[in-house]
Amino acid sequence: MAPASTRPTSRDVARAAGVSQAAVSLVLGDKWRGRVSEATAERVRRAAEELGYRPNLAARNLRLGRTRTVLLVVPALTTEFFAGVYTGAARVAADHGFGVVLYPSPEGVGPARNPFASARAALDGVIASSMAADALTALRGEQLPLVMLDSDPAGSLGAATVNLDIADGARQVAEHLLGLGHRHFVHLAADVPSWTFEVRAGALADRIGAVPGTSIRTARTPVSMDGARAAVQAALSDPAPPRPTAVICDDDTLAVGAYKGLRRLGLRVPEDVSVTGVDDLHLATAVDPELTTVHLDAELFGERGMQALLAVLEGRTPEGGDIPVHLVVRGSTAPPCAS
Amino acid sequence: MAPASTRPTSRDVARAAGVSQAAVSLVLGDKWRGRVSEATAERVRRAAEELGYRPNLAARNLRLGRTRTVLLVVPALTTEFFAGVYTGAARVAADHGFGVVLYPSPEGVGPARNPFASARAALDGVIASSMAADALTALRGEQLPLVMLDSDPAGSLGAATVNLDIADGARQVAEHLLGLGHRHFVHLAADVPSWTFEVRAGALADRIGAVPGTSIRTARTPVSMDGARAAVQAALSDPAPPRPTAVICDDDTLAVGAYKGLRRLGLRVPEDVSVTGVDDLHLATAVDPELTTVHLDAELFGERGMQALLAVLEGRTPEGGDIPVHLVVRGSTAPPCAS
DNA sequence: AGCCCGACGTTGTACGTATAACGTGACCGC
DNA sequence: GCGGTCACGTTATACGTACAACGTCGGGCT
Repeated sequence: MAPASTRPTSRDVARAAGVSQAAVSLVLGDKWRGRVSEATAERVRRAAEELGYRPNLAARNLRLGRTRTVLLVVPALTTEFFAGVYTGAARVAADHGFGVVLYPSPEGVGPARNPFASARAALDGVIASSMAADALTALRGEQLPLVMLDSDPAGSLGAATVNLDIADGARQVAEHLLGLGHRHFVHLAADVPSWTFEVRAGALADRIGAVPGTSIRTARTPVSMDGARAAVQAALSDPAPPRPTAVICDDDTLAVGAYKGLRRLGLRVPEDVSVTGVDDLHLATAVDPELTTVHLDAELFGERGMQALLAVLEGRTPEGGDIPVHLVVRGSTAPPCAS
Repeated sequence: MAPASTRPTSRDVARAAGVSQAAVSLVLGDKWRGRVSEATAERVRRAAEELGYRPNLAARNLRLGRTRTVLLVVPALTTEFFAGVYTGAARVAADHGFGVVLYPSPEGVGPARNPFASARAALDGVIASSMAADALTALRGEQLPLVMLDSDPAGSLGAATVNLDIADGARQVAEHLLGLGHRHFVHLAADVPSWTFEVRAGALADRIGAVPGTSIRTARTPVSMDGARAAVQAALSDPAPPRPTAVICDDDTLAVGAYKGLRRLGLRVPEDVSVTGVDDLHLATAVDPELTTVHLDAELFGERGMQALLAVLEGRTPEGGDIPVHLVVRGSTAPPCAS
């Protein structure tokens, strides 16, 4: 018995099967047709099985000069949304023999750690959410193929982008609420710098501003349920007419915060005030009334991101086109009561 | 100008700085004290900076025979809970110069993919949730240091385990509800085989069974909000006395499903029926009334898991002891009404 | 007989890094 | 003036793999 403290290598397998290391590599790499007899191949496979041989990935990666591993940078993992993005990306990756490593950029203020220090795996490319802003600086300098999620195509300096059709989502929300008869709105806006949020604000302003006699005021809030609650309480208790009858929120979590704020003000949803969100998380159907929200297909988002990266890696041009989104109408929106 | 299509290596840096490759390695590896002059070291650092040199991790891993990378196997990432576990584990890992790679075992029935095919990074060890049952079989055969999360210590065949004190959580729930005056319970139980759920069921039966005149019936449900809704509707519409006044759920998502089921039956929470959950997700404070639930510290769970793995890697014995949990009493529990 | 060719493997090498082992002057003490 | 020590590097090697290039041997063709 050997020390066995270390894992068997292809050379150990070779010795056990009575062949050379190269033969082992050929057989296990499925490149042996016409070069090794079936009998020998079988002997090699048997030996590998018995020794419990696993190829050393570090060595393989070094030899091949590629790792088939990709990094996904997201703002935080605690959100259902980015979990979905990961799932989609990982699925496509697996179909192509790739793996996905995750770098959730640390929440809160703290100094941004280097994603590549954390993801010690050697990488072939990177997919990054534009929301993980602090991690993005670290991406400069790395000369890696890069795909950006939800990022300004003009500002991404050549990196491929995959975007949700955020503007269209905003238009659908505006359309829906205007159609119900609403004229005065609060936009509960996430107070983080992001192209996505700018696009949404712009689209809302455009669509609603096109209708005479409307108003829209913006309430900024930190991205938390409690922050949203407070912001909505503040915005709705402003006595200056006209009183808003609908709160358009930048995501579902904020919308649920809005529920709470409205409840404290003694306002009912949707009778007194309609509320909309964006994301369509599980949360949206957990609350009462269920939330009217823009459904984003997070997994498709991840899939498209990975496909784009694969395209870049293969020297192809990723296909463009924003990912469509659609409004899901539930119980949180209704015509404004005549008051 | 070289082709530049490939990334610079330490040898390129050496050439640029007019030193040997070894010197580069020493300087950048911070092992140069007393071996290289400050001036030369600075020249090397400068050259590395200018060329944008990044060490090839595959080569480093091969050379060092270790990767400082660890795999975290979880049942699914779409849950806030395991996102928290990851965050905690990654934090501790980073503090020790380790990285964490994630393997979310695919949801639903599909054939279990091999986690190690997906996580192509070379690994030093594995942390696995016992809930990712289908992936566990793949762990056998790999001779990797292993830590199991929430797993029967007796059944783990020597692998280290880190567990939440599930039984104590169940006792706290029972205590609380009994104290309020409840005597007849429904246990809304996740219908997946898991040691965790067995422990909880056992603890509930023990604690409640110790009080005379009590009853507890088990309603099994798939792990989904809608499944829970249906199961609760079925269980509570059973006319056979005694009518249960409290629903104890295996997690928060199920509890919210229970809310919906009760609402459809025209029963109010908590006036007619009390409801409790487990996990204390954001969801718990998003619903109305807010949910009384057992708070699990997911991040601490992840941290302890990683610490245990580090201990194993260093040949130490991981410290034992379950992670304490505590009941958070909110609006979903109240004394039963006298009817 | 001489030649070639296919079947079956083997030898050798490179990937990029970390580090053990080995110079090589210069300077110092005696 | 000679051994010794220090400061400053360099040379050489190994990690485990994949694959290009090179045998070797027996048989069939001319």
